Amino acid sequence: MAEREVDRSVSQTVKAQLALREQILDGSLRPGERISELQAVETTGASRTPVRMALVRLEEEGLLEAIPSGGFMVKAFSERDISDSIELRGTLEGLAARFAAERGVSARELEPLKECLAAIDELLGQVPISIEAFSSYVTLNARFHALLTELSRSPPLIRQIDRASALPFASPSGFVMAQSALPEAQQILIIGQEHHRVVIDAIENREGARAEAVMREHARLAVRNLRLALRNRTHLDLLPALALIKTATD
Amino acid sequence: MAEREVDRSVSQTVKAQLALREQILDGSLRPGERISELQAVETTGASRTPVRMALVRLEEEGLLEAIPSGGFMVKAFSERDISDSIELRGTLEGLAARFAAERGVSARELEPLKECLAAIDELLGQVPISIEAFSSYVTLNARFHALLTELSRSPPLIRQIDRASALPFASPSGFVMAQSALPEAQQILIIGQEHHRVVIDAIENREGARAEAVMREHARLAVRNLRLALRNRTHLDLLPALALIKTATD
DNA sequence: TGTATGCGTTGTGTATACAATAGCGAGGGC
DNA sequence: GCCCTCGCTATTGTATACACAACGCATACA
Repeated sequence: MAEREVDRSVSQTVKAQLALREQILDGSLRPGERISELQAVETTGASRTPVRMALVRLEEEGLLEAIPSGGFMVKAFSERDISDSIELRGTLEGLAARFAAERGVSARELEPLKECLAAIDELLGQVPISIEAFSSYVTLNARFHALLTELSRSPPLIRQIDRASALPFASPSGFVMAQSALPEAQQILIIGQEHHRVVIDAIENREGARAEAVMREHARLAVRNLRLALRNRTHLDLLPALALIKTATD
Repeated sequence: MAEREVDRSVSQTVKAQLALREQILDGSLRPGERISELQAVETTGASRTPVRMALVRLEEEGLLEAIPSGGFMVKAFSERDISDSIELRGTLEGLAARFAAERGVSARELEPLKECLAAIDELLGQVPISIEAFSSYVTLNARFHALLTELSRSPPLIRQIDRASALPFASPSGFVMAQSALPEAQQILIIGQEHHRVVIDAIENREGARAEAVMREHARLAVRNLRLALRNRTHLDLLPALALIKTATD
């Protein structure tokens, strides 16, 4: 094992996990395909033990599925799986928003959320929105959702939301990507931003039910738009991990 | 490795996982305690590789926590963590009930649920309820919740609910155990059964919102009762994995 | 020609050896 | 007397060897 380049800065397990996830998400490994440990060892540069650990973690994350006779395969998702995952995430975020509202949040904690809001407002002011601005939007939106989740101050809930976001199409970025595929994309982003504004307002005024409702509506909007986008498959290459969608009737 | 008794019927990994989970839940390993691989190797009878796999899985399950410098420790939960986990589970089950109601369920699919219902009715008819009957109740209740979850026909949601139930105090049995610690236990079980009846009725009549609401109320009831039970710590030894609760002010 | 059986190959499950790191204790210097 | 540093030990991270099981192919027999 002389010539193998070993990067000691990160653990082999983490390195293998990242490499494999990337391979899955970029479509190098097709859904349903069996993932061979030896092959993974070659492509990741780690040895079998860390590769196996990475495979177990990716299974728990939901990207892989255990094969009864042994080994793992890339999981395949139906369109319904994806919309359910988005709605699921929305429901959890709704609960997070309600917790935040009911338990109370200081002005200081809300500040970064408001900064996000303002930054997004500025981006959305541009008509039409530039590619760079859109990219910034994706980042800011993810940040907003993460901060909102944190506001719940509930480690079990935060953990569960993180898990629900592991599936790329169910992550906040996935929301946006799906919506961006539609012609009326900018209008949709503006409505989403309105939701963001309402949830902050509801939390500030300690209106738990309203905070929860708006987050759920936020997700339902994303589901509706994803359905539309999947009908007329335009620009869907923007949607990460589209490769994971079972080409249903194929 | 001649004298080590090896059971080939189940994998060493699974065996180690079960053994370690039991050790954690029965309190042999205290919350916050570092769990040594070598020690686990001795107590489980498996070797280090399967033990490590089991540790990773238990971490993903939420029973263990990774230590930054390496290794794992038993996770500790606050009272709030526990009530949040129960509410979280109730929210997910509410979503499952709504999915079932909105998507429609055949009479044939509802039948096992109704059988559960009837069996529980019979048990609760006894006043006061016997220990054996209570034990049957726990099983039947768990079955009811599992069947209800299945009705959603949503693999991502089912998966998430299963994960949320991995924490023993957040499982349906945990609900019941917590409630049983109170003097008015039987009355509480009867109210819970009423919830079960309502959710079935709502699903049959395709009333999604009502089905969801009653499951959430079901969980909120459990949370309230858990709080009460923790106040007057009577019979709490019935609550599995109570050992995981951080003895907050200790 | 079709089917069944046996052998070979491939790949996972398990065990263990080796390497590296972190934590702790002891000793010496300031 | 206290603190800093060096080294040892214990424990984890990684690599690899070995064993067993499953799948496929080929061959032989019906």
